Amino acid sequence: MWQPNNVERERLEKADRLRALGVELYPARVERTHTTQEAIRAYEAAGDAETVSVTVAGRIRRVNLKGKVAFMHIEDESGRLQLFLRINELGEDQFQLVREKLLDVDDFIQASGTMMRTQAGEVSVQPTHIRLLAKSLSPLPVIKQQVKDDGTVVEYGEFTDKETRYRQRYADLAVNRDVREVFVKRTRIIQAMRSFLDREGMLEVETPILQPLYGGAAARPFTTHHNELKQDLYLRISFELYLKRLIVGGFDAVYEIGRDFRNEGVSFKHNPEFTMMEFYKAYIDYNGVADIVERMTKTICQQANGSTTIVYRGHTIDLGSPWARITMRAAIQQATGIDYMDYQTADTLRQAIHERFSHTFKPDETWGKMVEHLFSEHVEPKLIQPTFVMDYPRDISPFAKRVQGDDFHVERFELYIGGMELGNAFTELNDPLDQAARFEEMAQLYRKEDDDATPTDEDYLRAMRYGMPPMGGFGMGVDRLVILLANVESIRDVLLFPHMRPEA
RNA sequence: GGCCUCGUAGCUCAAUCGGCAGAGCAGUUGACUCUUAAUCAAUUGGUUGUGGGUUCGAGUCCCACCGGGGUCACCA
Repeated sequence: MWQPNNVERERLEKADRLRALGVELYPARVERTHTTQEAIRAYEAAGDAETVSVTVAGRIRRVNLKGKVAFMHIEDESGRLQLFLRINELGEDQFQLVREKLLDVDDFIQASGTMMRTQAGEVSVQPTHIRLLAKSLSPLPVIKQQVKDDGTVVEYGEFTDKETRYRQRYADLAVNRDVREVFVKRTRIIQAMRSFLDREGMLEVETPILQPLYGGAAARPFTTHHNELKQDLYLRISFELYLKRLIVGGFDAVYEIGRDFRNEGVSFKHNPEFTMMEFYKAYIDYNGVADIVERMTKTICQQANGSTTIVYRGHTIDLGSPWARITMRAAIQQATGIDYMDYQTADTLRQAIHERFSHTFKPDETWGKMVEHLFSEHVEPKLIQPTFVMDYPRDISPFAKRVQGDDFHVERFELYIGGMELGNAFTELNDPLDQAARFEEMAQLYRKEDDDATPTDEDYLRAMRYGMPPMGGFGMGVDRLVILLANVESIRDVLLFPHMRPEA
């Protein structure tokens, strides 16, 4: 329930006074002819000789009342524009709205008049008519701007409280222009990604978000229920198994950009719902996938940032040069001195890690998870420049094809940039009997952790039995790519409405 | 979920050893017909996240809870 504070009570009173004057507070019609920046360009293009008449609209961001004259800045998405309001041009009645401060900073108004330049040199509108478009009842945080001679803008006053900014993103966006720019960049990144994949000849598809069985990743799902069908359903944790079914169906290459849901912890790089891109392409292996991913990421970066060199958390990262490829085994050996192939059972590896780092695992930890631990602890944070880490332990990769003549590894890579995992790829397992055995193996390994196992998907196995061509596949955390290219701290800074606990 | 840390006016922040809750911005009133962080004068605004406790006295110390941030666990 809204409890108006002092400022809000003032504004409610002003709203009453405006209504008493016959002013409509929330009219439906607007007569805008120019955005603020179009108006400025039209004036500058015309030269001082011509009269340029405009009607502009926007939010009042500054009022400077000087007796019988007033200056206002209004702002629309394109930028700010000054209104030079004079009692002579506006007339007593309209100027009264300004002089009695019935129009507040934060209100939306429209102004009609001719373009001119003030004595101080600022291109402005000199209105003969103004009209309220929407009354603001609650004040936005106050930010004042000083435009320096060199054009840089210094801001005084801040709106920095993270909790309020995330909960009230509308206020954050209205006040903090750089926040708007992050989300424009996010959209550009996704557009660039989509058009790249289209040009590669891949078909964009949509697969179920509500799934009778979840799979394709190791994560706990959100569960829901269809009342009429009396059916439990899961929100998808990945698109993988549906997209590969489509390759069975005869598409050579498909991709999807959409939302995944994982019922896990929240952190600077984890949100319960997040945006994923996955593609699958027949007749290539994971080396072919890596080539596509490298070209794609370079193209996206060039289009979104105008360069393939980025700065992230103080690191200068060069995405333009050819990317490093290293096996997981070599990477771990370099970083820790441990060649895990010297310890081919869970017990021996556990002991080796304990001796070297005195780290203790759960008693039933698998060999692959321990290898993964070594990697994420000792290698991952150091992978600042773009790096493909190739060939992962088999027991943590149930959908990847074995490395020929190697019982321990599968053809899988992950992409690391800025010490952060951005993507995951396989030469996809297409042998239905091997796949069935892997499901069984996963069920054995993870039996104890009730809901963490990858459930056997019989329909997926049926699809594979019809014949699945050799293919490579890839998945990328889109939010993380945006974090990287926008150089922001947290996934919450690239989600318009990040997940928060309930207020109050 | 464990641990650490923060929560004071609409926003950004003060408040000494536990001793009268304050400032700037904005808001209100007044002055000003080319200002631009406008200026000048006066002025309103607080259940200090919530609930307990210790104390003559709590924004400050203790406990619990709520919310944020960080970190570990879980997890890409």
